[in-house]
Order: sequence, then C-alpha cells, then structure tokens
Amino acid sequence: MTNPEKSAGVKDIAQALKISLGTVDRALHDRPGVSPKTRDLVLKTAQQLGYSPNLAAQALKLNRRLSVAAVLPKHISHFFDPLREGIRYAAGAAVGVNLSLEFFEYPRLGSGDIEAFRRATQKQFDGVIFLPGDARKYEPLVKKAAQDGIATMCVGSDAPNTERIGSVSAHASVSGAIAAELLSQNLTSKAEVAIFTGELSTLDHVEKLRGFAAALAVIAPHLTLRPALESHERPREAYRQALEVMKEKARPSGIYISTANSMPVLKALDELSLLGKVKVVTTDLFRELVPLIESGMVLATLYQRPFTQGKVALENLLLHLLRDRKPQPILQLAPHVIFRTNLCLFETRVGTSQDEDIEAELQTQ
Amino acid sequence: MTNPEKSAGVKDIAQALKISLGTVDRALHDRPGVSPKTRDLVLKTAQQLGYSPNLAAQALKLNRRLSVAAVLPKHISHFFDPLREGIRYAAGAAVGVNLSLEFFEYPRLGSGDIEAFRRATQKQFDGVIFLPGDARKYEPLVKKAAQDGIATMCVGSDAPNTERIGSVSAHASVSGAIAAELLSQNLTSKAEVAIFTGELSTLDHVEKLRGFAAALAVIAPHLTLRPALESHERPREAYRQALEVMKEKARPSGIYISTANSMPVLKALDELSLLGKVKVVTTDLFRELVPLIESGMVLATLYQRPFTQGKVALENLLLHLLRDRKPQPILQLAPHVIFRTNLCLFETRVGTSQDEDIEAELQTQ
DNA sequence: TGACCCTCCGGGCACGTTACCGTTAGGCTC
DNA sequence: GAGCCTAACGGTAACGTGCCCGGAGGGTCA
Repeated sequence: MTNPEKSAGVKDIAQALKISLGTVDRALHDRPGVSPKTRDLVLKTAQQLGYSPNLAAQALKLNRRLSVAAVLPKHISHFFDPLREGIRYAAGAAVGVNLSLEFFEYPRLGSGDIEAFRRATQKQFDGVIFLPGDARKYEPLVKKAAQDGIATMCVGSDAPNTERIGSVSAHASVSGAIAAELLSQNLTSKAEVAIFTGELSTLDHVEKLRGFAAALAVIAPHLTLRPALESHERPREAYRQALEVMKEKARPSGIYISTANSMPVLKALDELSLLGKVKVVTTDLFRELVPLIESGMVLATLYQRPFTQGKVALENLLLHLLRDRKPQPILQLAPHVIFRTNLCLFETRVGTSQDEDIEAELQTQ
Repeated sequence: MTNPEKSAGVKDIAQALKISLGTVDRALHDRPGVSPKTRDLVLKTAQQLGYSPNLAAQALKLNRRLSVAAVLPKHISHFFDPLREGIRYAAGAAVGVNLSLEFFEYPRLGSGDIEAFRRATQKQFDGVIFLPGDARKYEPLVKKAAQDGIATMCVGSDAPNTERIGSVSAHASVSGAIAAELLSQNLTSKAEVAIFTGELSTLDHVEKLRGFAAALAVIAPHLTLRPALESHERPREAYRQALEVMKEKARPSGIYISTANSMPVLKALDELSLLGKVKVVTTDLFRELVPLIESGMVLATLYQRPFTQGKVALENLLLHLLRDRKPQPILQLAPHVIFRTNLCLFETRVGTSQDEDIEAELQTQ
C-alpha cells in the first residue's frame, strides 16, 4: 500500500484515512470547508505517501483555455520569423491546455509597436509576448496590463522595473564581450575598433555596447574603441556611417556590428574592397551572411537563437499562467558563436521558415 | 458546429456521422472491426473537422507505464553527472506517462560497460540509453535487444549500422573543426599543432580527429598536424605523452585536447611553464578548468552540452516509445564555444550537480 | 421546540478517450 | 430453413481529478 515506488493519488490518501475524495481534494487545494486538523492530517499523509497529482487527469478536468498574443515586428524577418516559429512550436508542444495564439505585427521597431501593443492589450488575452524597444514608453502600458490581469513577457530585450512577469533574450553584454574577445584574438597589434549599433534606447543594444567596451578594456588594452555609431536601424544611415568612417586614413581594423541589420555596413565594406582586410564580427544569421562567413570575410557571427527565445518565452509564460510558479524574472540565453567551421549546423534555418525542418531547428537550440 | 477554431474530438466526428464513439475510435486507430468504407468516411471527416486528440484524456485513459534504463560510466563525472541530470529532467517533464528510471553505472568506458549493458538488457526494460564506447562490441548486443523489443538509444557517441533507434551527441567533426579554426586564428605564422585524443575505437573521438585534420588542411595550410596522441583515457599515459612531446625542441605551438580528460595534459604544460605560451583548446568544462580559461591559459573549450544530450536522448526515446514516430536517426548538437568572456554563463554547472539550479542549466542548453 | 444558519464532510457527476462486451445483420453449412 | 459463425457496430464503464450539491450535526434565536 505505502509503496514509495509508485506515486500515490487522491484516492490512496482517502483510503488510508477512510475519508472521502472530496475532503482530500479540499484539503490539498486549500479550499474552505475542511477543519484544520483534518487538513493537517491529509497534508501529512500526502507527504508520507508521496502524493503527486495525475497531471493528465488534472488537465482533462480543468480543460484550461488560454489566449496568448505575440506582438512582434515584421522587420527583421530573419530574426522574428524563427522567433515566431519558436512560439508556435512551444504552443504545439503544450499539452493539457487549449491554447489559442494570435500574432500582432507592425512594420518595424519604433514605428507602430506601441499602438500594436495597445491594441493587443485591449482585447482580453491571458498573456502577451512582446519586444520592448524603447522600454520607457512601455512602462505605463505594462502597468495597465498587469492591473487588467494580463501577464506580459518580454522577448529579445528587457523592460526592467516594470510589472512584466519575465524576459527572455540572448545575453547582451556577454555577446558584446565575446565580440571583443574575438577581435582581440585576431588583431594582435595596436589598432582601433568600431561598433555599429542599432537603437540605444533599446536596453539590449546598450548592454551589448557595455559588454564590448568593458571586455576590450580588460582583455585587449591594445585596442581602442571609437565612439559608437548608432544607425537607428535605418539601412541608409548605417551605410552612410560605414562609408564615412572607413574612408578615413586611420580607419578601424576591427568592426563589431551589434544589430542584426548588418548588410548595409557589409555592403559599404565590400565597395571599399575592405572585406577580409578588416576583421568583422556580426550578429545573427541570414542568407546573405552565409557566403561571407564561409569565405572568411566575416570572422564570426553571434547567433541570438531567436527560435529558442520564442520557445522559451512561451514556455515560461505558460508556466506562469498554469501553475503559479514564477519563472526566473530574467532569462538570458548563451549566444552561439558561429564560425565558418560550425556554420553548417545552423544553415538549415536561414531558408524560408516555412520549409524548415523543425527537427533541425531543435538540434541547435 | 464545424468551428475550425476549436479542435474537434472523437465525439464531434461521431455526431457528424451519426455513428458511435467506438467505431470512430477503431477507425482512427486502424483497429479491426470497421468496414473499409466507414473507416475512410471517418478519416475524411476527421480531416475535415480538424480532429486532434485530447492528449490529456488519452494519457489518462491509457495510463502508460514505461521503464527506461540508462547505462553510463561514473568516470568522467563532470560529463556524465549532468548528462544523468538531463535524463532525470526530461523524465520529470514527461507528462502523461508513468516513467520509471533506473541508472546502471560502471567504473569507466571500456571496463565493465559491456557487462552493465548486458545486465540492463536482461531485465525487460522498454528502452535503454547507453554510450557505445567500442561500437563494434555492441553490435550483437544491440541486435539482441532489438529482437527482444528493447529500444536502444545512443548518447555521447554513435553506433552506426546497428538497430539502435537513434543517437544524440555533440557534433564531433564540427567540434574538431572549430578547434582547428580557433588555433588557426591564434597562430598566424607557420607552426605545428598536436591533438590529444582519448580512445580511437570510439567513433566520437575519430570524428573529432577527422574534423580537426580536415579543417586544418582547408583553412590553415600554415599549420601542420602531428600524429595523434591516443591516451586510452588513462591520465598517466596522457601526462607522459604530453611531457614527452612538449619537451622536444620543435614542440607544437598549438594543442587540441579532444577528450574531456584534459587535466593530465594541462598539468604537464604547467610543469614545463608552457601554459599561456602554447595555445590550447580543450573539451568540456569542469571546475579545475575555470581558472585556466579565466586567465587565458586555455584559449577556449568546446562544451558538449551533456545536460542537453541527456535531456534530448530521453525525450526522443519517449517519442519513439509513445507514438510510433521515429526520431531522427542521428541527432548532433551544436557544441558551445566557451571563451573567458562567456564562461560566466556556464559556470553554474561546474559545481556539484546536487546543488545546481536547474533553471540555470536550461539557459545554456 | 421549531426554524434557521453555519461548518464539515460524503457522494456523485463530468472532462475525452479507450477497452471491453453485447448486439445485430448477413452469410455459411448441412 | 434452422443453427451457427463472424464481421461490423453500439453502448458503456473506467482512468484520476475538480467541483458542486446536499446532508448531518451543532449552535443560535424567536
């Protein structure tokens, strides 16, 4: 009877104490209608018998329905498409819950994002996944959502000091630090390095810059960092800045592009015939980048694992909504360092996300 | 009624066709007792209504019990302990199945492994997870297990051309290739490099050697590879070999240690005061390695993600046992490249596995 | 003393699926 | 044509849990 091997259920406790199932259920779930002494007795016996609820039966009975919205930009698709795929994957793998997903899209970060978030939170979703671009602007909105009982989960970047239930992103400052270390390994003599960043109102980008600068100072004193170049995610701006800085006589010997929008900078380098001469570390992976890494024109890229970010974000949001177990407030994934030699393991995911093999996705998550 | 939003169940199909639940169930599961035309009708309607079975109800009714054995060595604990943790984690996360896990241990690879595997397969487990050291020797045993209806899953290395249902490991040849690329980046002038390997009867180690040699030939023609040093996982042998080769006048400038047993070689380097002078790339992560990476004595280590390997191995084994869905025959994880700058993300797992925070484990999986 | 309330507890139904058993129609043999 | 067999199908209990309803017991007040 008291077999520790097999986990006991409600019925076992009821039989052991010769009381009804209803009483055991009330005691275990802290519902009213049980005397304190009976309650303690049940809890003690549950502990003793090693009670663990049958999750399948629980899920069947509860038949929970959850609605989750994901508010993400269309641009940059090579990052956000796999992120959405990760969310869909986690939704498909969620067992014991009737989950309805709705995707809200807006053109790009900073244009329409706030409005889309507001639209999403006006409908009564149980949870919302979103990317806080300018974290400040989201503060009142997240607060309001929390008051309305909507759980918000950040992905891609964080919005600290808000009521969000958690955040999932690649570890930004470590990304920056790795870039610094790679450049320091490949630039042995005294030289200058430059960083091209996206939007410094986004926490993620600030952290990358911080990590890069800090690591340079510690492990690469022979490299000096130029003032950061902020493109505000505008391709033409990035292109112009790159041309300007690389035409200088004392041009940088190493470059870290911390935004996924790296093509304009690479295009400028190509036109100046500097590809391969200047050491370049980029961020994320997309089709146009593949041949540049293969040929060694780009030293390495720091892969932010968008698929996993989406997957983990929804998994933790569901964990929060289903049980009252709080997830880690801040979850920061280890970025993958992609060189030409391990590029082949990640290439499967640069195609159209439609045709991608999910199994392959999971190998590198 | 035919609401495409909400997934239909067995009852919906039965109602739509005005037949009984039993018939629908038989038709959907290809069980006998249904006429072909009724079966086709049911399948067609299921497709049309968007039938998806309620997994919770299914699991509750079936109440499946599975027993799985994991046959793994005690040594090297910093690799196999987290691997076992990963298996335990996946077992805990498995919902809707009464899973009983049993661990079989033996001292080390090559001593007692075959016997332990034989002992495990004599009991009637549903599945066995194991590490094929000398793959040849396992061939008849795996065949016998398959005949007895035991599903076998390789982890850490593969046993090709056997009846195993799949294998999970870090991508070995890519690991070797990354090591070659790292050394080539850090050794710019003409030099020699050496590889210390474990057991060349293990496929995983052969693949690392192949990947290393091939990548050297392609991207680092200035580096020449010495004959591989095989320690057979004996610390004293590795130490002796390292001392011998590093005392030579024309000693190697770069070293790749492809086995997790790297301390004897590092000890020899330390005694010869060569740490920091010789570029070293190691495999896996453990406590003694941390300060060496932090201080730059070791350039990088290739982390084989044992936790994830164990997790994925059991997940796929269960997938095979529960549904008849065949997993990918060979699953090769992308190894993590750990430098001093991203070391902090992995440090949580070098302590005793008991105290480890599972959440932290999952961040870097 | 009877009507009423409150606390505590037992009993039973429902969730969606599967396994088992009972029933019927139709074909077969002698 | 009676008896029998089998394929095809209907009906239903049961899996373990959550939740509601109602009943028993004790106390209070008119």
